[in-house]
Amino acid sequence: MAIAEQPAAPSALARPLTTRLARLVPLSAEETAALEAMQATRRPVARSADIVRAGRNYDGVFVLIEGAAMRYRVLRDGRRQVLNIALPGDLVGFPSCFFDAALFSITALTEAAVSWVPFHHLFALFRQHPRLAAILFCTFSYEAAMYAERLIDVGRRSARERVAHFLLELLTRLQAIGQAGERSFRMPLTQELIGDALGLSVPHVNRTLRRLREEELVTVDGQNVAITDIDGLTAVADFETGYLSRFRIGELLV
Amino acid sequence: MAIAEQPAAPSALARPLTTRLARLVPLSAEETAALEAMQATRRPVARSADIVRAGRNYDGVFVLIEGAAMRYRVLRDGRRQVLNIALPGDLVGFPSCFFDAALFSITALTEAAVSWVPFHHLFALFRQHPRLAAILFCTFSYEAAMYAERLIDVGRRSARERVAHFLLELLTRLQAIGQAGERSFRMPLTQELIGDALGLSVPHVNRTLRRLREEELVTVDGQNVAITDIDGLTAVADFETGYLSRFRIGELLV
DNA sequence: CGATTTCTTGATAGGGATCAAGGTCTGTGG
DNA sequence: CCACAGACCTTGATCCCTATCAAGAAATCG
Repeated sequence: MAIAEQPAAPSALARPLTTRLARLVPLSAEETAALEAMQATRRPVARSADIVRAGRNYDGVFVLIEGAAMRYRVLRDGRRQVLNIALPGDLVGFPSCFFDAALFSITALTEAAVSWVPFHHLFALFRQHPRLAAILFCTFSYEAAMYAERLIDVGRRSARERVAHFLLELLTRLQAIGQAGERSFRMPLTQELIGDALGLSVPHVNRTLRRLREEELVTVDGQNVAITDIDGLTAVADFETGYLSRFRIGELLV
Repeated sequence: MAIAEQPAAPSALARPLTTRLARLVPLSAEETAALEAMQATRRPVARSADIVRAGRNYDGVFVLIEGAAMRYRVLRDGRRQVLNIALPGDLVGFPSCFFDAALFSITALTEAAVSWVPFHHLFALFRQHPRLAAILFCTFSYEAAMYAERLIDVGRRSARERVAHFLLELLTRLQAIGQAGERSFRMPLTQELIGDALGLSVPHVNRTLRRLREEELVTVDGQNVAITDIDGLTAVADFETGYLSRFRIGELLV
């Protein structure tokens, strides 16, 4: 497990957590510095390598710096549920790492890089920068809202609605970190994983995507996904436009 | 909306949040006092009255003091998904209240009482008691783990497994706050709501419960639920015994 | 004690799983 | 540069779990 860690290159892309939070609230120089410190180390992770392995014990969390990752659980008989997709700037290892034995595994979906943040460091940050603590706290609202939405997907929406919703959510999230165009993005998941995220079988994901394609709502070419008719797809998905952006942290923290 | 608020009676039951956190980590006198202050006001809520209404704007959250509540979303066509069940000591209004317009509604399932905690108060607490902030932070791990489990339920488990898992989770949570016996508890939900929580129809919840009864795994008498065969039901549910209790906060905060 | 709720059970239908098999793409080694 | 293996995608046929529709029983409540 001894893996080389090099100091990070001091570019904007190299500190996605800072970028993400700064977009929500103006940060002081000290706060920025504290966040940078959290992203100072860099550990490369190969595609489909585990970042966190269920059952192990961790003394900290990770910040995903680049690439994508998924948190999931495999049941005894092999069924798998993907719980969420982490993108650059996300804290991964939450909540897994807060338990004696990590509850879930986290695996890189692409070549990726993470920063290691030991708990004592995280909690020191809470002590020294309570405002950052509050911001991080609020950030979890955002994440919790996505879980809720996924739960609604899987519990009460049809396959068609689920897939539509999933595509729009990914588009929105990728746009927020500058990794998607106006209407298109690169899908980091295979159809198998989409199925495991949405509680569907592979053939059914495939058929559902085909149907959406035939209705000219989306275009799929390899990993490239383009939403041909955003309004149409939004209607199908019952997607709350921008539910992910209607945040009030700024107002709350003044 | 102007509702009388009286000072709380100074009993142990009256401050379930304090009790819950104190069980995780020893609290200092100041920390205890700060928590008490969060639970100082009391607002009664009638059964099936809304505590938070989707679409409105709130400047704080609530602590559920007594009773039970649910967070849910209703889709345009009437389908409903129950997102979680709040029990005494839980913060309700998270994440709903952090958005401009609350994302979800929260309704009392029983006669209930809540305390109002304005954001400025919550964030002042973060400033003055960073350790409490860290504890609350960790507490959300616990909640996040339950969401994940619910997602696995709905995405990848059969109706039988879902219901079994749900019963065991409720038992565990109610025991943790001293509101359940060794193997029995009072179910705060109707079968309709169980269905809406687990993504099942009412008739199917009913049939599934009947089957579990016939197999002598559970006993149901009105609202009283008893788990006749805990090991059996645990096997059916693939329930990680005590996944809700294997927490490490104590160790982390020293 | 009448009126809602809530629970229960049956009959039918459909959405999506499962099983199966072929096609395509990508990378790798000869 | 080609052949091959493995991963991934695609499509079809069949089946089953669970939804839906329907209607009556029980319980709860004003």
